[in-house]
Amino acid sequence: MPRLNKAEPEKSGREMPPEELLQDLGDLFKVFGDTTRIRIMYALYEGEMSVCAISELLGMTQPAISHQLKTLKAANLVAGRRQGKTIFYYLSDEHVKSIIAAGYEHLTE
Amino acid sequence: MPRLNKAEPEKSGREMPPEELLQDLGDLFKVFGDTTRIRIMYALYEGEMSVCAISELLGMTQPAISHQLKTLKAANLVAGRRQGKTIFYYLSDEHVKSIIAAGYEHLTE
DNA sequence: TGAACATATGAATAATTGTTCATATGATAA
DNA sequence: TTATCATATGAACAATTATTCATATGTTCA
Repeated sequence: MPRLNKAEPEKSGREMPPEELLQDLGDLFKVFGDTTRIRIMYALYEGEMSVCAISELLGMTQPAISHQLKTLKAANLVAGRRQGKTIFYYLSDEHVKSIIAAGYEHLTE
Repeated sequence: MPRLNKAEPEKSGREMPPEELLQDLGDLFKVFGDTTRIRIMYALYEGEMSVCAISELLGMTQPAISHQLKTLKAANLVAGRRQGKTIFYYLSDEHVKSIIAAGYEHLTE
């Protein structure tokens, strides 16, 4: 395992941010790197939706959506609000939109 | 396969962008979703570097770096400039920085 | 031309991950 | 409580992917 940011600098003299941050960044983008999760986030763009409604909209099984919502929730990208039997999920903050927007701009130049 | 954006709207009445765009977005973020590629992009943040220099900086084999550079190049995130035997890679545009910055902000809130 | 260096490529392996199926948990209403 | 609806979870399978090793391509210099 390479260790950057160590006492002795690399030959290039270039500094790197802490490995942990780079790892976290990779993990975060990994969450965005799946079409199903992107579609879920897009679905929640306009407002909260229940798990059932999302699975119907995307034409996928409920467990598949639940698994992905769990991943999104662990990354603090969505949150859930319980109302009786159903749970409504929504984007947890504006970062989701700005990250997707940044990617969108790259694609459309 | 679910088809959104079709003639008959979903029951929720919610519209989705073209599937192809969502796919492209997922593919783009997938490229950012790997620690090695993130580290390469960070290394190039300050300026161009040769393949050899990158592999030394990251403590990884040259073929491993070449494979990842190919992925980054295919996504138009880096580009190469040949000078004699060596090829210097650099970030191809500012989008790389803005995407990483957007992710960074989410992590550090 | 041939040797040496830098980078790219292909095949194989190992690890990660998304989906499905079956089932469990939790909440509501009768 | 029992039945029903909504969601979560766990195991298994299939598919994707990052890395390594060996080798090929391409460039420079003698």
